Amino acid sequence: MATMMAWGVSEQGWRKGPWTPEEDKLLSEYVSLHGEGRWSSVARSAGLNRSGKSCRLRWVNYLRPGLKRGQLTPQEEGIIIELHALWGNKWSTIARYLPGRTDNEIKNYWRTHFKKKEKCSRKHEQRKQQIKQLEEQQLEQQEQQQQQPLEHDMMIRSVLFHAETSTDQKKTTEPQERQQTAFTHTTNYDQHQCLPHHHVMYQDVASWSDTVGDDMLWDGLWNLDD
DNA sequence: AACTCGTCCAACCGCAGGTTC
DNA sequence: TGAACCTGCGGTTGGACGAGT
Repeated sequence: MATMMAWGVSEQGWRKGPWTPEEDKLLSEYVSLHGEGRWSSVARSAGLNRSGKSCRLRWVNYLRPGLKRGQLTPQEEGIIIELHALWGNKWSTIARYLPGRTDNEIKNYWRTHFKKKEKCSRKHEQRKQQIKQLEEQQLEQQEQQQQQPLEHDMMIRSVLFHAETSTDQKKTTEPQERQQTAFTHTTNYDQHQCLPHHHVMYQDVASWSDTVGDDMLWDGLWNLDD
């Protein structure tokens, strides 16, 4: 991949660009012997002509034992969506709740899907325009809608309610407890009958998205971010 | 077959906060 | 106490690759 990239040498003389298998081997051996940390000395002591930062990044994102490779599962996607709604771009924090996944991986995943948001937002704007144009014609209908809120609004409110409650839990619980509640409190929502689909979010986000539509899923979350 | 587009992934950079001396 | 260094985080970049046209 990066073979075509114009990688070279930094001002400090460190090698840059893709890691070779030999470098990986050197780094892995050194860390397994001496442990993580002191990355600057790792770079020197392991015989790697790499910056400490580069060594750390390579270890954390690629060489560290227990890393999962491959696509994120729907469950993991659900957790990411949920935690991002709570904490925003705190990738490292989110990554702690996904064993074997790195912040970089999660960040990359979100970024890929962020583009989806932009598209959805544009669609949403178009919809708003259309709604504006039809506003006068729909006055009577709007009165009806006020009595029976749109499913979309219900969705957003439910997610907001969910986030608020989760945030409260976050304030009062330890990380491990939080992790547990993150998986269990959906049941509470079923009890509240706030969001009939909600448990699906954890089981199969993709299918949920299919059910409610991308716009609905993403628009709701983005509003939450705002 | 060639091109475009979207996604995935690895790696770099700058910054902020922590630690050491 | 403050400067220098280290570490970790979030943002960004850009090549590879597959799917669609």
